[in-house]
Amino acid sequence: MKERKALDSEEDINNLLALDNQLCFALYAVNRAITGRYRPLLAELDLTYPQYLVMLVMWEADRKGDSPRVSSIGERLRLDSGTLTPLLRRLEQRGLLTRQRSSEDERVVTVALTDEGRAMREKASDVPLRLLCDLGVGPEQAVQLREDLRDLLSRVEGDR
Amino acid sequence: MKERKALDSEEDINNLLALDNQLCFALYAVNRAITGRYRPLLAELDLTYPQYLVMLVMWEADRKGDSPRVSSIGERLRLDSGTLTPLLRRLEQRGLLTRQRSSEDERVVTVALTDEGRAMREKASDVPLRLLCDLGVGPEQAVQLREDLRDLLSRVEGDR
DNA sequence: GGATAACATGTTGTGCACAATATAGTTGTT
DNA sequence: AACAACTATATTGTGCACAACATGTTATCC
Repeated sequence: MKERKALDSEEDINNLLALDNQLCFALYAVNRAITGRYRPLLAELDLTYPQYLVMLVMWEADRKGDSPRVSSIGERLRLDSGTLTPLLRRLEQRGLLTRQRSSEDERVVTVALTDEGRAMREKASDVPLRLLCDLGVGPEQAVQLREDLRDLLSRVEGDR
Repeated sequence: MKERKALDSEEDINNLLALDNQLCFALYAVNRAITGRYRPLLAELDLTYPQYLVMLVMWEADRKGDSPRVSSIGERLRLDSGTLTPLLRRLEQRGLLTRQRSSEDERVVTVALTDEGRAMREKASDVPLRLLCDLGVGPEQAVQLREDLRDLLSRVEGDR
């Protein structure tokens, strides 16, 4: 038999590494699994999940008559220009939106939907329901989890 | 005033798109926020988060005297060879582990820790606690959320 | 009004994530 | 033995994600 004390602290480390694995890894794995579930639905629109998120922001802004700047989109989605610039460029090349540098402030690039981008909104409107059905998660459970995640997000982002 | 009916269905679509945004987007955003929290801690070990996950699996296997094959690691982390092969190659180049093709079955590549890789475990042992403190999440809350996420994961992965 | 700081976006480089395909080895059937 | 089916890993290509740096712009302080 081994010593009791040394074994315990070893076990503690094992448990911590395992717990940690399961807490943050669960998040990591679920996130990839869910974007995997989106993939076939979004493939019908020829969009990736991050592209879909950008389109959601754009549809929302467009309804208010806004043409958001790149930084606004980044703020909303917590993505930086290194991610957004090439992503927006691809959507622009496909004719879903336009990017235009402001004449007032040359640093600013405003993004606007084209008619084609606006039209895609209808084709995308059934994605959320189809996904929720696909997941087999009840609405109240979904809301609860979303609240927990939002709470966690504010904690994680809170004190920098 | 606009028609009641048309406005309602428009609002429904808006709500769905917004709810969807918030549920799955919350997961997406929290995941990135948390790996961002890991980043400075893991930078001390010169590891990325996926590399850290692989090392966790390796430390766990090593304790049992195992030298897992690439596919076992991938199964555990839900990652495929396109992700793991270059990642493992980088860890091998740094001398943390070895990759060896099995002589019994030449298709199989087994991965084993080096002494250096084994030694890193101690330096990494305080990462989980430091992260939990950093997040400001209580243990019982963490356990609850982990359970919810594991439940969700089994749902999402369940029926393919 | 000229240095300087703060700002908005873009560029470059590294490292995942994953689909599609390739390669090579193994097993089973005839 | 020959061949097909299957398996394990590697390779290639596209698209994020983010850090570090570059470029040009505006504002501010003196």
